[in-house]
Amino acid sequence: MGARVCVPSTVGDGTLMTGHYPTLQAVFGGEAPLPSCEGGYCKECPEEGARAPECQAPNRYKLYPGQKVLVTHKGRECVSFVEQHNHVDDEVKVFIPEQKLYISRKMEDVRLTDVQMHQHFEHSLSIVSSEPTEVASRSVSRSIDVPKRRSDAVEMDEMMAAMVLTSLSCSPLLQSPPSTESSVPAPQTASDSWKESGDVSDSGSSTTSGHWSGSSSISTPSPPHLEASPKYSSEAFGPSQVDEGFETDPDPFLLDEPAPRKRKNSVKAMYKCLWPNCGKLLRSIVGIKRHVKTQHLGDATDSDQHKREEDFYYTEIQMKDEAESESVVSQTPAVPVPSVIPQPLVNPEILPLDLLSPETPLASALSQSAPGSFWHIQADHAYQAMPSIQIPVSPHIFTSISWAASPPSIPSLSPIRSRSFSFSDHQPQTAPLKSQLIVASPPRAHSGTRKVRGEAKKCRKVYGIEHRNQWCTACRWKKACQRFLD
DNA sequence: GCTGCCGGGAG
DNA sequence: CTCCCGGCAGC
Repeated sequence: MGARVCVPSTVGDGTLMTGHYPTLQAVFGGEAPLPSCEGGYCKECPEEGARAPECQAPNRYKLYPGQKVLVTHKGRECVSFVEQHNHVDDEVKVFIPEQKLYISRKMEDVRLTDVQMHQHFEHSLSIVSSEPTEVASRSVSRSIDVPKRRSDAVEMDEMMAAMVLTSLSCSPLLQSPPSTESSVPAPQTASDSWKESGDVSDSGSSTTSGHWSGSSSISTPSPPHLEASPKYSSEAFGPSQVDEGFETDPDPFLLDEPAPRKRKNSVKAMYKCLWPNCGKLLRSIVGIKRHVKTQHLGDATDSDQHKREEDFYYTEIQMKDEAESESVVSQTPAVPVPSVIPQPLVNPEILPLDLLSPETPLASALSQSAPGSFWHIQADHAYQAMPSIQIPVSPHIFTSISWAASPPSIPSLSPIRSRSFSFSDHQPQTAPLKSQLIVASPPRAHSGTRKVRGEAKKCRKVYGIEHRNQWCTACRWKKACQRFLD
């Protein structure tokens, strides 16, 4: 980290100054026009036109949002963080915390820190890929004088894990901060893509998620943000950014799944093409992206419409080690998918039991099954015969359970507990547990007949009409009393 | 007749 | 959404 690297000369001739470590360009080949940045947000390489063919450097190296890199800005080496890596244009948008500005750089002008270089090479070695350039880079990498892993290698490991995870789950486009949307020529695409991804994820088969809202305000509700490396979030931004939107990942199960490192036990990650009737399985992101791009998107990489769209057409799945021991590329359309199919979002064993007994700490049970979520009970004004419990089983999907009589938990208001309530009667355990809303509408006493009048004293009787202001709201409004439940 | 509260309307 | 009330039905 922060070690001396090769710095492109500012003279503009593209030569490299001496240094300990080569630039990516030097490693992977390709020639880069030198950056000419003029303060603020600068883009020296517009999306359309003016792009020299060699911009499309043959390196398929992927930078992950949040990744720490080195760029040259105003002739100075700056530590910065990747915000978005545009593979098509081979541009990397980075944020320089020091200067608090976003700049775009050619891929060739972005340098990894030494540790990351090392990590990347290890990574490429581990990736099974027929990509010739990777092979090339691999061979090169061996000859590079990369320092041994340092003691913080573990930390970097986690960082890489986070990055990999991030890269799996979000499109680079989506990571552009809203503040730059006006200047980036594809905001519409971004939002559309987001919608698309939302649709896909509704079907439960996408890992698309993860949006880092950058330095923008906290008010962008929908897009989840990247669970970036701790360093990133803490160094570049305030801690308030860290957990904001974290829970919006549509699939907590995938979120929990902690990147390649843990997978080596029994589960391995594969990438499945989501293109209709395809379902191709590949082992590497690069591979699946290339597959999508070439096979489905027509390899029109420079078409605006298809830019980075491939991100939305694959998903990560987990495979049991033994099950996937087959070939790297297996044409198995209808096969595996174990972990991507909508999971039972609430443990069927837990929920009904908890609902059966109102006294059980529903909240705690739920918080165990859905960590980080919350449960909410509408209490007082729920008189409309519909006290509802919202159980966000997934950050996006709120399971709403409503029933007419006897909410199992209006804590403290009712000394008299309501009658026992059988949830499972109406939610048979054999019912297929899909990710749809579980809505239990328990039997109204008789549909059409009134609720039997309760024996409990009501506010009216207790306080009298003269103290009407002490009544519960429901009583005041001539609704079913919420304070003295039957 | 008193009371509880459903259904519906106003804002 | 909050607030109110007509009117039904149980007591």
